[in-house]
Order: sequence, then C-alpha cells, then structure tokens
Amino acid sequence: MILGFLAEGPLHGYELRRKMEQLHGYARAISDGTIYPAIRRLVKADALTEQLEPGQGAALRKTLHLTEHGRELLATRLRDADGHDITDPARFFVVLAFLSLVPDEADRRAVLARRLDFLERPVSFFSDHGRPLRANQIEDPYRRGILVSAIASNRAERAWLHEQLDPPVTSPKENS
Amino acid sequence: MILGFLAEGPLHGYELRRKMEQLHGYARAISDGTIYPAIRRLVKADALTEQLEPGQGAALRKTLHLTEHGRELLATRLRDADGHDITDPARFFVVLAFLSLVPDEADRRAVLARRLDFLERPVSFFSDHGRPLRANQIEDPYRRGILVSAIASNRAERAWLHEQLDPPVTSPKENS
DNA sequence: ACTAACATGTAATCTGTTACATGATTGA
DNA sequence: TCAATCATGTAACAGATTACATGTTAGT
Repeated sequence: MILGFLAEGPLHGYELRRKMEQLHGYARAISDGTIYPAIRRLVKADALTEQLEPGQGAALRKTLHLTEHGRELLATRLRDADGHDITDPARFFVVLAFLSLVPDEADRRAVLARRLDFLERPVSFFSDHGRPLRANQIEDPYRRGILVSAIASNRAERAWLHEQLDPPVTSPKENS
Repeated sequence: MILGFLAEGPLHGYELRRKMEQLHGYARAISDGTIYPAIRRLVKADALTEQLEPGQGAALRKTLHLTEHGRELLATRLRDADGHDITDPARFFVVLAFLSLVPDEADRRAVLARRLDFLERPVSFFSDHGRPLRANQIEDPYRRGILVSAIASNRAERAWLHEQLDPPVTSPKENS
C-alpha cells in the first residue's frame, strides 16, 4: 500500500497513513508504530527516498518519493500476486487498487483470472462431522447471515470479473 | 475462534485447526506455530483443559475442553465486541459464527445494531486532494471493481441485519 | 488554558509465519 | 518405498500494537 500510494505522487508519512486507513478497511487504524518503521524498512531497501520540507506548522515533513527500484518492486509484487493476496478479500482489494500500475495488460488479466478462479471454487464455512454444510442446512440464524453476505459479495465480484475478462463481443465499445 | 469451536464440544488441536481454516477465510492456512502456542496460552489462562487420548494412528491426542471460565470469557468477548471486531468483516464474521452463545437476546441484538450502525456510515475508499471520491467519479476500472463488490456486500448484509433487527410486524412467522 | 490536528519517532510486548523436529499409520 | 494424513510441538524472525516521547500551530 505504501508503494502504491507513493506511485501516485510524493507524500509524507502523515498523509500516507490517512490514505491507508481509508483504503484498508476504512476503519482500521494504522498506528505510528506501524507506519514509521515500515517507511524505514522501505528506505533501507532503496524503494523510497526522503526529502525534508518545512511542515504545515509542526515538525519537519519528510516527503517520501518512490525510487525507480521501488516502482519495479511494486509492479512485480502486483503482477505476481498469489496465495493470500488472491484469497484474502482485504489483501486482494489492495492489489486491485493499484493494479493499473502493472504495465502489461495480459499480466493484469492474469491476476483477475486467479481471483475469479478462486471465487468459483465451492466454498463452505461450516461443517458437521467433517461433512460441509450447505446454506439451507444451517439452522443458526447468525451463521446464515454470514452466508447471505458471503454469497452476495461473491456473486457481485464474479459478475464484475466476468465483465472485465470476457468483454462483450457483440459491440466492443459498450461501457456505460 | 478456538473458544467458540470448543464451546460446541471437545476437539483436539488438529481438528480445531481444520475448522478454523474453513471459517476464517476458508483459504487462510493456520500453521502449527499459530495454533499450538495459542492453545498453550489459553490453557495457561484457565480457559481450556487438556485430556490425553490415544490418537487415530499417530501421536497422542490432547483433547481440549472448554472450562467454565473459558465459556464466560467467550460470552464476554462476544457480547462486548466492538472496534475492529465490528468493523473488520473477517473478525465480525467470527463474532457472528458464535453469537448464539451469548445468552441474553438483547446483548445479541446490540452487537448486530453496532454492526448495522457501522455499515450505514458513508464509506469512501479513495480521495483526491483530501476530498472523498464518489463511485461515479472513479475512473480506474479496478477501483470501480472494489466499489462494486463493497457496495453489493454492504447492501446484502444491511438487508439481512434489518431483517433480524426489525422483524416483520404483519406476519411474525414468514421466513422461507 | 486546553484540545485537536499536524508531524515523527522509539521501546516493550505480543502474535504470526516459517522452518525445523519427531513419529505413527494408511494407501499407492 | 514414498507420499499423505494424522498429531504435537519449538525456535528464529518479522511485523503489529500499545504506550511513551517530543514539539508546533490553530481554534475554542
């Protein structure tokens, strides 16, 4: 996320954190102890450079710039997204947020295809004596709620992915 | 999750892990290094007791039993669910999965009400120069995908929560 | 005078991941 | 014989959270 937001332009840590909080769960706080050490690691890895600037009243700002190496690192990580980055919704949404930065269209499609493949595998959250339970077998009202939500978001995302991956052949330029 | 699954009956670590993997992301592996230390912490906290049993071929099983204290701990944590447990979808779904275990109906409704309250607050994932962007202002196709999915699941979950919280007054027993 | 927002950091603690370590049984 | 499943653990490392620490400016 840090690399992604910095690819859009330089930012300092404080602004960065607010953007991250918005995207990543829009309610999940990112503490100082998370962001500043993370920045330090990326600077050490030559992905970022810092430039001092006078702050908007307050301490000196350290404006962070993505290096060429940082940009490559980001593109590689997005292009190679797999495993948890595909299966965990929160992680995948972060990948999606910056996927445009992957230059090759085929690479971007491959990422979407991996996600679609995952979403089309049958899911079961609950089981009884080892056997997976189907939605209509679940008595617990709260567990039914989990399924209702999961099924709705799964369906919506799959529809969107299909739209992206199999563009309507009949009339090529028919986006609203 | 450990306390929750053990509230349904005794299990040993290995079974527990499989149940956890199913519920929690159904694709997120839970490693030995996560589950066994976690069990150890709970035993130390008097939430669990262990009983040795011969394994199904292989090492000795340690069957885990929830103590009375563990059951109270679980009920308290579910009842008091707030913050990340309400805002993070993955965490909230775990709360939902075991919410039936909270004895008082009013407490259970309060948890659902907090989630609904959160879901009804306006969301924005992206911003430009500090101003939040609305769905139709987002050009990036992948970011639109994030919104499409988020809006669909938000809507479905809200509908379900409303159904739970404001039961249809006209005919009380009208579930399909 | 106090609080909120701006701005960056460190230290202690806890938790998760990965890899290592052990060992039995079942089926190909 | 080899892999998979069953079954439980530890150790090294990385990362997140919390609390601590500092200091300015703007508004009430």
